[in-house]
Amino acid sequence: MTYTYQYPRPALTVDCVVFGYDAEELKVLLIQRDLEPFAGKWALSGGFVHIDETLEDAARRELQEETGVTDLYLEQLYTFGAVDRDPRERVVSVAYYALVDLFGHRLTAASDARNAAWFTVDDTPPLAFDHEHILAMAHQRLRGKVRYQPIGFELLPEKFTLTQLQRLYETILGTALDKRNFRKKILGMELLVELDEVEQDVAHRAARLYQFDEAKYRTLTERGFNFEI
Amino acid sequence: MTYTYQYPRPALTVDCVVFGYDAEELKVLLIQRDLEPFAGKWALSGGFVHIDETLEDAARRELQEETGVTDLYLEQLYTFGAVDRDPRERVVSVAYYALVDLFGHRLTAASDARNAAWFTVDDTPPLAFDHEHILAMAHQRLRGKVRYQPIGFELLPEKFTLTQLQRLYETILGTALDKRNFRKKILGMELLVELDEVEQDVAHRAARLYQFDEAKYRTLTERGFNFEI
DNA sequence: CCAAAAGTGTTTCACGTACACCCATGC
DNA sequence: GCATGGGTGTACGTGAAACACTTTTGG
Repeated sequence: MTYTYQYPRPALTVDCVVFGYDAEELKVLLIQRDLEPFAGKWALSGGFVHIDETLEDAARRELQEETGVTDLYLEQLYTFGAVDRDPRERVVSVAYYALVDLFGHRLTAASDARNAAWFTVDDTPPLAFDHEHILAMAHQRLRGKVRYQPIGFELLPEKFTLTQLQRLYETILGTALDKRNFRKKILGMELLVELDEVEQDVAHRAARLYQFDEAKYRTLTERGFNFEI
Repeated sequence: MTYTYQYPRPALTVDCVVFGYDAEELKVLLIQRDLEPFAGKWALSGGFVHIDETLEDAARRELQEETGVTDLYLEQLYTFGAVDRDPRERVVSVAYYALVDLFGHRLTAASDARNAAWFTVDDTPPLAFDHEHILAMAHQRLRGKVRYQPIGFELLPEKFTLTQLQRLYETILGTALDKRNFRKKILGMELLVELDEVEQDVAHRAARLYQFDEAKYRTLTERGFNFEI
């Protein structure tokens, strides 16, 4: 079965930059290609858009197929259309970026089979196609967006300590933050619910656990509240 | 001549939201369609992406062909991929938005021939396809971006008065701004060069003209400066 | 008791905001 | 001379930033 058109059409793909956070570093999920072009090279997860699925559906399907991850934060990043970005033929790619909690989703297991691995964001191997460019743009977008949208929580477990949250912001923003000021600010927004639980199995005083209050955030947003770190 | 592929491919188009500012209102350039589907309806400027041109090239070419405008600020907005957004077949569209100085470019003349017209942004006729959705998103992006990127100047003539600039911001942001505070802030950034010229042909004291210093902005940006209104 | 991280307030300074009058020009 | 918009300074309050010690817990 073939499909014929009056004018040539670019192929359309989605590529996905999956970010994870492992309590120390920001990681990105890469997949080692087994097919040409760029066989053996590392690349972002991605694939062709089916004719009867939306772009976001395509991104989620590819992520599911290649890495086993479902149910994550996903947002469109940019569409890359350089004429020669794929050596075979014209391919336009809609890039997405995703945020996952590395503790919750046990990806590495499901991933090893498909030859996927997590890399520190600013220490990746050379990537196929223009994927280094896409990754750089996704990283920049994350740095920018994390300051005025509460998306950082997507990278943490549901229950987290304030120190974990602070380290996450310090890692993404690349700056040190003052502990007292950070707590004052984040607690002042009243978007975290203080749980009656503390960390387990730590060799020092256990920290209190908190949870992000999604519903309250939506309510406040409707009333003109703006999240900002 | 036809083109055949192993799998069905969506058609790929670009659509462009062109904003202009006429000293009172924010305008958007629309084109009345002469072909089905939606013949007679107003729509954004747009068309198919050629196989050998980038997405931005396609957007500029369509703008040139349909409206005669060249040399404008153009930025990718979002890619729209709903399966049924075009009733004929699957069409994925990469949307751009553009900013033009309505005084400088005499568009209306070149446009009338192609049945194009400027509409007040929040008083447009019903639009074809999902173009109202695209327009809404572009408008929102403009409102957001104008506060932390000096793109407002793209909507004004090269030489402008501070009152013109303030009115522009008031129009886009939808809020009244204090004259003294606005001037203090904008002049404090030292991004405007004060010219030895004043407005002409006004029935009152003529205001001084200023010019945006693009080069200085780039220098400051590299040193970590952040524009903000 | 020691190591390690949790948790907690106050002072200072910069910046945003509110606010009203005189000036220059054209008609 | 009058109507119209141009241009200017100060006082106040809020919020960001700097900064260090005590407490809790496990080993």
